[in-house]
Amino acid sequence: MAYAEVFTALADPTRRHILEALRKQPKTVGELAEGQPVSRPAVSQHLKVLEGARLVRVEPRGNRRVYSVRRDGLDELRRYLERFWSDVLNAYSAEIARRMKDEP
Amino acid sequence: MAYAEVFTALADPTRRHILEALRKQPKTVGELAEGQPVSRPAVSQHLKVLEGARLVRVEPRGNRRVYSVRRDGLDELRRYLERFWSDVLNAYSAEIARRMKDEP
DNA sequence: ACACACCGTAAGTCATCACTTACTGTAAGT
DNA sequence: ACTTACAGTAAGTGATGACTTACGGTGTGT
Repeated sequence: MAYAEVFTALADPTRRHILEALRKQPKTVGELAEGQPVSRPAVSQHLKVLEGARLVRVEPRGNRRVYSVRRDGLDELRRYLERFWSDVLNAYSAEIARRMKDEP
Repeated sequence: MAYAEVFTALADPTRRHILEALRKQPKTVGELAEGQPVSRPAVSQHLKVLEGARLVRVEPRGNRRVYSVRRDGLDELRRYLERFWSDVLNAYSAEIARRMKDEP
């Protein structure tokens, strides 16, 4: 159930903003905090959640810590959505078939 | 920014369970509440959120209210994910191209 | 060695939210 | 008409979570 953490992570607007800031290129915590209306520690805490959801990865580079987007979390989420949606469609077509059988 | 409400809606486990219960076929509020570990009013409140996120629709059928899955919310979310992901890929390939130019 | 910069963690606060019980409204059955 | 069933709303409560300031720890440069 890894998708649960992904949903939780992406439910917060600030975390989405941080993730969107990483879309273009990797950034340090300081750089990320600069673009956000919250304090640097807050950004650190959000990054921890995003990392737990496998949406970002860290690479210590000397003094700094460089964060970048990671694919795994989004893939997890996409798989969940596709599974869910195919279930919906299957149930739908099964319902249609049942009705056509009842009223030909 | 309709996807924001979708993320918020799907962040809660109980709401996901309710939505998954609707996957197979439409159900009334009472039927939904029976399958959940929370009270019926709680389910009603969750359904309100899901409806606001365009993930479910209601159809009053006499005394009952029949809820069913609606496509719009999930589509919104999928569009957001694809847009985000294509941005990531574009940035990535641009980075590759830049490096190949610097070090042929 | 010392000062400074970067960043994670601790502790506390305030708002939000998921849940409960109680109540109200409306349709169905007798 | 009266009762019963279904479901949304109100109000209150407890927990979670997003934020702040303060602090500590590690690496850089002089």
